[in-house]
Amino acid sequence: MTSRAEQKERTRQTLVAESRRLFAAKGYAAVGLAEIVRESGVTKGALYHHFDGKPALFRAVLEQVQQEVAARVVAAAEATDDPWDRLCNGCAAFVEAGTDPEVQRIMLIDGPAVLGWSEWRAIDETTSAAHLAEALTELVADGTITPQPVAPLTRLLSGAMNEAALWLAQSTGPTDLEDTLTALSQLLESLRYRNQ
Amino acid sequence: MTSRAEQKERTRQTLVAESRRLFAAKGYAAVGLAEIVRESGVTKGALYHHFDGKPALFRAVLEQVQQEVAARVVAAAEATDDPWDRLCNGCAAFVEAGTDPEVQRIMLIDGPAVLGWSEWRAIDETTSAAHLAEALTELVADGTITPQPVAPLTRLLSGAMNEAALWLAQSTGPTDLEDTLTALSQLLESLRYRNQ
DNA sequence: CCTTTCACATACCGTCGGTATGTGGCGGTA
DNA sequence: TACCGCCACATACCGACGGTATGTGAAAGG
Repeated sequence: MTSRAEQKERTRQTLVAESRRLFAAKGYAAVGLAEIVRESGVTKGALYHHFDGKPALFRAVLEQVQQEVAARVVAAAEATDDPWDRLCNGCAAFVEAGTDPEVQRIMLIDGPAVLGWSEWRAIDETTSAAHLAEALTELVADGTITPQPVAPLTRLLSGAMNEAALWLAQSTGPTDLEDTLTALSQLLESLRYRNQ
Repeated sequence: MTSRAEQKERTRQTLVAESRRLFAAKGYAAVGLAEIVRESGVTKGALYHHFDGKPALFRAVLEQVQQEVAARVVAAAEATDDPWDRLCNGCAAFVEAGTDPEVQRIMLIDGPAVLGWSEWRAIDETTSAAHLAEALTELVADGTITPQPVAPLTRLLSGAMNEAALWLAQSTGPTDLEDTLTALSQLLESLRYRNQ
C-alpha cells in the first residue's frame, strides 16, 4: 500500500538520482530532459511537476552531493577532539571526497557555471565551507592561529582544495595524493601563531 | 585597399571580440549564436567558416583572456630580479587580474564547464600556471623553497588564487583585497626552506 | 458513492546549435 | 584585360532542446 505522498517522494528521489548519475557521467549541458525522464521511467510532466526547470533539478542534485561531502568531512573531523587535528582531518577528507568524479563534475565543474558563482557559494557556505570557516574561527579564538580575518582564508583554502581534487582525479603519479596532502599540511602549518 | 586576408582576420577578430563581450556579460549558455553574429555584423555562415562551433569560438575567447592575464602576471614579475619577489608579485597580480568580472566569467566560471577541466587546464598550463610552476621550480632549485614536488603545489596555489579572485569580485569589505593578499603571503611564506 | 484534488501524462511551441548549399567578388593566369 | 577558379562569406533549412498548456485517472475526503 503506497500512499500518494510516498509515491510522490519516490518519484522525486528517482529523478534526482537518475539526473545525478547522468549529470556526473556526461555533464549538465550534454544531458537532455528527455533522457532524464526516460531513465527515470516518467515523463516530462512529472519532472516539471517536481522542479521548476533543468537548473532547479540540478540544484537539488548539487545540494545532495554537497551534503554528502559535508557529512564525510564532519565524520573525519569528529574522529578527534583536538581542534587543530579536526581542521587537518577535515581538509584531508574533503580533498579525498572531491576526488570522486561524480562529485567533481557536479560540485566543482558544472555547479558554478549552471547556478552562477554566488548561488553556488551560498550552497557551499551552508555545507563544507561552513565547517571550514567554523574550524578556523575556533582556532583563531583559542590562539592556535594567527589573528586574522577568516573569510579570505576560508576562500583561499577552499579553492586550493577544490583545484587539488580536480587535479588528483586525473593525475597519474602514485604519490600525488600523498604529495598534495603533505603540501596542504605545510600550508596549514603556516597559519599557526608561532610562525608569525 | 583591404586585401582578402586582412578582411578575413578582421572578421575573425570582430567575432572574438563581440562574443567575448557577450560571454562575459551574460555567460556562455545565455548567449546565442544569432546574437553574436548580429552584434558582429555578419551571419552564421561567417562564424562557422572561422570556427568549428560555439565551443571552439569560446575557446578562442578563453585563450585571448588567458594570454592577457598571463601578460599582466609576467609584467608584474619582471618588475624585480629577486626570484622570491617575482613569485609574490606575480601571485598578487594574478589575483587582481582575476578580479575583473570579464576574466572571471570566462576564465574561472564557464571555462572548465564548457571545455571540460582537462582542456581548460591545458590552456592554463601554457599561460598563467606555467609561470607559477616555473617560479616555484626555480625557488626549489635555488634552495629558497623546501624541496618538494611542484605540481601539487602549483595546483593548490592556483586554485586558492582563482577562488580568492571570485570571492573578491563580490565581496564588500574595503580591506578584503588587502586581507586576501596578506593571507596569501602568509601561505607562501610557509614554503620557505627555513620553516621546515 | 460521489466529488475533488493532485500527481502525473500528452501534445505542442519557439528557439537553439548546426549544416548544406548558394553566391559574389578578389586574385592569379593567358 | 578577359577569363576563371577559389574562397569568404550569405541564405535556407533541419533536428533537438527546454519549456508550457492542457488532459486524465486514481487516490483522498466527505
